Amino acid sequence: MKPAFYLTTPIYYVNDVPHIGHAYTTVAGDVLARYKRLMGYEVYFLTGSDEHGQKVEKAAQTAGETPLELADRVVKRFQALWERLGISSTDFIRTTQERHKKGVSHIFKEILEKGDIYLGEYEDWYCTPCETFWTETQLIDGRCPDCNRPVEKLKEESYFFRMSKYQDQLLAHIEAHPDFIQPKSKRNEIISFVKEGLRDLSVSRTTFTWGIPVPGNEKHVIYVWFDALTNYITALGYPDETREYGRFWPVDVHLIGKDILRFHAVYWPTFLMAAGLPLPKKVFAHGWWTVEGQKMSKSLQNVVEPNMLVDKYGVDAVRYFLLREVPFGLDGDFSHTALVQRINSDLANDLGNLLSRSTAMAVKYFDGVLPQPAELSGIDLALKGKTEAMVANVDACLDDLAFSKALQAIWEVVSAANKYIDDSAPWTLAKDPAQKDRLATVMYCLLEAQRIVHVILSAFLPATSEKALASLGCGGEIDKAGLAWGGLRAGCTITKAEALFPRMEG
RNA sequence: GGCAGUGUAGCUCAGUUGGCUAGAGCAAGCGACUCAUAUUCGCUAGGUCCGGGGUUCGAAUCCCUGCACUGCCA
Repeated sequence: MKPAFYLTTPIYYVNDVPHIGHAYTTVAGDVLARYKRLMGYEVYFLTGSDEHGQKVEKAAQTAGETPLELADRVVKRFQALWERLGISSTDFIRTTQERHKKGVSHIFKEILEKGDIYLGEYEDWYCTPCETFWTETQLIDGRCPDCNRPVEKLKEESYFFRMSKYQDQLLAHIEAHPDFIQPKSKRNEIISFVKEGLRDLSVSRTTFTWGIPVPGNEKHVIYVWFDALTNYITALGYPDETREYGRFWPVDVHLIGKDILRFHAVYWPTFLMAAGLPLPKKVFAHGWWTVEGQKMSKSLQNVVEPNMLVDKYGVDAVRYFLLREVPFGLDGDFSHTALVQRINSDLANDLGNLLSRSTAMAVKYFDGVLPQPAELSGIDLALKGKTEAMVANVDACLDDLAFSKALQAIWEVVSAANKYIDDSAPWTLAKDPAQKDRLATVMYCLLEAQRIVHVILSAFLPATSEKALASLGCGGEIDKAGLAWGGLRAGCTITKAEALFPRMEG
């Protein structure tokens, strides 16, 4: 039986307009999912939408429709984008689905009966114009810290989750599992946050109704994070003992943005502890994108719209840029010039031109019929060795979610292949009939190295790899065995590749 | 204010437990080739490794201190 691999993106707030940040997490997840499938895993790749809460309720009211009608309408923006970006998710969960509501009610009830959720009173200061609650300590001179207007004290009945009870247990878990929270800098932040002490958490609201009702007390709606986080198990069928749940939980990795780390590294694990369920193996918080050096914000009107990027540059170029430009876990800057730079330098000049010049020679010197290689010489073996080392290296990098490093490792082979051409000078060999065997060997090694490069690149650049492999005469299904040297068969047809990535005006 | 981290070539960054002339990619300059999307290959960088002090035979790498920036918390 295949080994299992489960990974998730956050469920995105349905009312948000999809931007580069959403695309980033999801593309990263897709690369990992495709790579694990290539390596022979049965992959469950979950994404979805968070559809409850006051904002959706209000937006629907404004638009004159029901919250569900609104959600049905706008969720398509995400689904359509994932389609365009080639996202190979296996499931898309919506928090308004029956399977989800059922699971959330169940886990809430379970923790309630255990006594770790209790009814209490929530007392805070409310700024009506800002529609925001503030704690006593957040106030500045007794006024709203945002707008400096007076605030009023609001008391509200609320259910609380006994998070304080799990402080030590959580801390022990984090310390016993160094890779549980990544990257390390974020792990440190969470450790110090937990050490400062966990307070019980309000997990219900009575100020709006668009949500999942608290079991046995319909005045209350379950708080957004309790609702949303639970999607990671309800999608698998929890609380039923489904095949998926048994096979895929606990999750291998939750991919998230750094802004929601606390919810995933503190709230969610303690919810699971209370419910007696296993904890995620890894939570990885990636960085944020600035745009042309500036923070992305609606007011600056510099929000990068992924569909526009795909229109302008193509899917694979966007996927490549997102994962290559910045180490996963750090913040990065998006700019059109940087993207064009990557396209021209890495994709067009290095990768695309390599395939172009190689296949052109195969056609020119051997009529496009791949010749049988003779015995490999020193430089051939060096290229083969580098290619094989790259495959192992990429695997190690992706284990650490080091997408950028993985791509760099692949590009080392691309560079080595370009250099190999110059060193072996096939055009000189072609002039001497006595060198026919040598030329055949060079062509074989050159194309074989690229075949392997494109097999592994199929996780990152699916459309590009498909084209490249087709011109190498080995289209169709690919698997782990395709990463071994020697997959190209003599006699197969090589066709001159079209430019994989046209150069762009900068 | 508390805690954590960062500060290395024009830009983005690597630099294991301190040790040969401090590295890579991109950009820039020069040269070579011609199979290729004028693409590729080779060569070229004299950068106070933030400042100051200290430990050491020897520090970008350890300690102290100052400055700047970032993140988390309050």
